[in-house]
Amino acid sequence: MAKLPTGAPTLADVAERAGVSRQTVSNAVNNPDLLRPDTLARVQDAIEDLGYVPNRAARNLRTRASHLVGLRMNPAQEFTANAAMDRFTHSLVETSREAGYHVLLFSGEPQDPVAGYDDLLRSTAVDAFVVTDTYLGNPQAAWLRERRATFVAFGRPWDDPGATHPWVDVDGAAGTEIATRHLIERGHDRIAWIGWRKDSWIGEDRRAGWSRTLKAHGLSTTGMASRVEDTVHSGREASAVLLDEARPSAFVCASDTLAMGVLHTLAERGLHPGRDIAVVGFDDSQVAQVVQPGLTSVRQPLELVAVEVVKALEGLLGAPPVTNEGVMLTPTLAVRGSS
Amino acid sequence: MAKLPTGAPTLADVAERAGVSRQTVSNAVNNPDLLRPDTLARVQDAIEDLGYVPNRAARNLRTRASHLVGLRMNPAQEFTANAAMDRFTHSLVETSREAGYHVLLFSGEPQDPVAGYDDLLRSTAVDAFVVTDTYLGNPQAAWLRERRATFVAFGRPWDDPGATHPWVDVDGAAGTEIATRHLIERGHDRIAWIGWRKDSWIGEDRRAGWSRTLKAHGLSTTGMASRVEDTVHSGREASAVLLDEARPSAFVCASDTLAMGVLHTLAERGLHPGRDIAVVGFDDSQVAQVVQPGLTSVRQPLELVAVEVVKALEGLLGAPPVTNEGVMLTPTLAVRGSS
DNA sequence: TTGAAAGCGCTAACAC
DNA sequence: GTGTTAGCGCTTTCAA
Repeated sequence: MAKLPTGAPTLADVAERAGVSRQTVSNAVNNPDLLRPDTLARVQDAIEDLGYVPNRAARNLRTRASHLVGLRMNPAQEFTANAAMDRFTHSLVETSREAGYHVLLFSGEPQDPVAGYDDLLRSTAVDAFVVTDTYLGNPQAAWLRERRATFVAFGRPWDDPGATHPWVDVDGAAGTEIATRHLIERGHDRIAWIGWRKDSWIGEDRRAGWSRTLKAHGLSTTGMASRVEDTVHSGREASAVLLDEARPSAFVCASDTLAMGVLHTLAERGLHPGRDIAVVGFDDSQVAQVVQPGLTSVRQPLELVAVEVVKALEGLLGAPPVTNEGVMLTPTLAVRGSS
Repeated sequence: MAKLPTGAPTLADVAERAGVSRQTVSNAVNNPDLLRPDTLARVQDAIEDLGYVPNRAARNLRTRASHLVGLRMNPAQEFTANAAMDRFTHSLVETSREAGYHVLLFSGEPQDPVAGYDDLLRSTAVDAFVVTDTYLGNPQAAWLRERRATFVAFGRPWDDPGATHPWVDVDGAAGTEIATRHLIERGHDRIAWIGWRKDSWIGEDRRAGWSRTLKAHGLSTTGMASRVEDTVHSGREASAVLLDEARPSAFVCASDTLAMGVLHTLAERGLHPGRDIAVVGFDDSQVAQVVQPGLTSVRQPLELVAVEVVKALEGLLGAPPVTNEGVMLTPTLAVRGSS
């Protein structure tokens, strides 16, 4: 009582108070079933009284684990993609907590896909990484693998389908397929596509869902597709051209950003989304939710992605390590006024 | 060459290779100017050769510092506020890195403002916190202060103006004042306000900027204000009522969400934002940027907030600790088609 | 079931 | 300027 805690109480303080050795306190915390019930109770009381919490640094040093998962924030990606990543980050933090992990955020030169990883890895600051920027292929994956780093990718290994690291991804083609079928069921048979440039794997994937669904229904894709930059302006121009040349009654877009461009074109022409022309976006961003009359949009199940990522992480970090290779999740469609 | 590193190289490995003591290597890393140039060069070569990076856990244990800053993610706040927080988080990560800190994300029961802080604090997992949810008053601040925790608040101590902890905030009233003046300069003299319920300090602050500016210009605020929930629907209803009863030619809103509601009402009535009725939002969200014809909006300088927060953090964590009490930043106005 | 000894990798304090 | 000693708080042997 006399001794005011100089800093936080340590294992030794608890041991003294409970009249046991330090080791016994350690066991009480980490392997409680090793203790006799009455000893355990006594130690737990002492822990309670002193407000003892194990020092992380000491524990980390000893166990060579930090219970931290590194996540790199990409300074600025595509517009809606960024918002989606933030949503994923929220989910990841939540899910990680339940698994006893915290998320360490870091950043690095956007140019260098590997910046920031190295230091954290070598200084053993994190136990594992969650890699999210595989949209540009995944040099990080190969790089991390080479260094025997533990990681899970959100995003499949586009450029190397034979890669053996664990990943979780959302099936973009399935998403646009759902969107396209939704439109076909609504009676549309001239459904246009506005997507990204051909060098985007994700973009080509999403496009494939649209085209294969049209073909499966015996509908033509000829002249119905456009590949542009991911900006509102591009979506607007592309939709104007398509409306003039192909006369579609509906648009499926690779992003909400492009879909907003379509809505602009419709507004200019006095056409009403949902009534005259249907529009579907991708990512279910805030924009989709608040714009008039609501933008139907493909929604990635990012909460589930986080759950699967953490599950994979736990497998990798467990003893013995368990690797489950790839998990593909299916998106849903948030139907709103625009379709 | 023969000895493949069993795990990472340590200080001792470098010392041996460079033919110096461990302490000298430590100095080479942390106080290079203590060494003779040639010794330093030799040690640095060895570090380079071995790819040595100091082990964080060991360093943390010894120095009682983690170089980690804790940031709690609020599961779900008001709609646009969440996006703003994400933007702040990005800036904070970036700025922290430059100061040698990483950001540790955690979460906690939304109900309990103090959840999650305690464990990180006592386990010395973080050196400091950045507290962002002061919009509900700041029980955390008092709580953290009591526990002698180091922290900086983003958000002033609304419920306790005498609080002495460091904080950084954006002057919401100044923001709406800029917005209102902008409208007055554009020739508007009937400017309505749509804001939040009276129990929101932030909301009242933003409202004050509007009302004081009108008064300063001899314009009336009577019947021109509405206090509602922060939803698109509420903004829409409130603006409809105001249009009918007060005939404003412009709206200033406490959020982009409310402003979107106004845009919906205008669309319903065939009125054109910017041409017939001006609208200004708050937070410069993505929505403001992509909606037709662009929503003029007050933009918080979150990058600067992050810089000031980190500056304050560095002060607090320095030796000796330096406390600079409060920093107030002024927002800017992103002018777009709606005004 | 509990305790004693050793050491994770680093740096603060001091001696040389 | 450089080396030696000690110890941060914890957990992993292993012995009692």
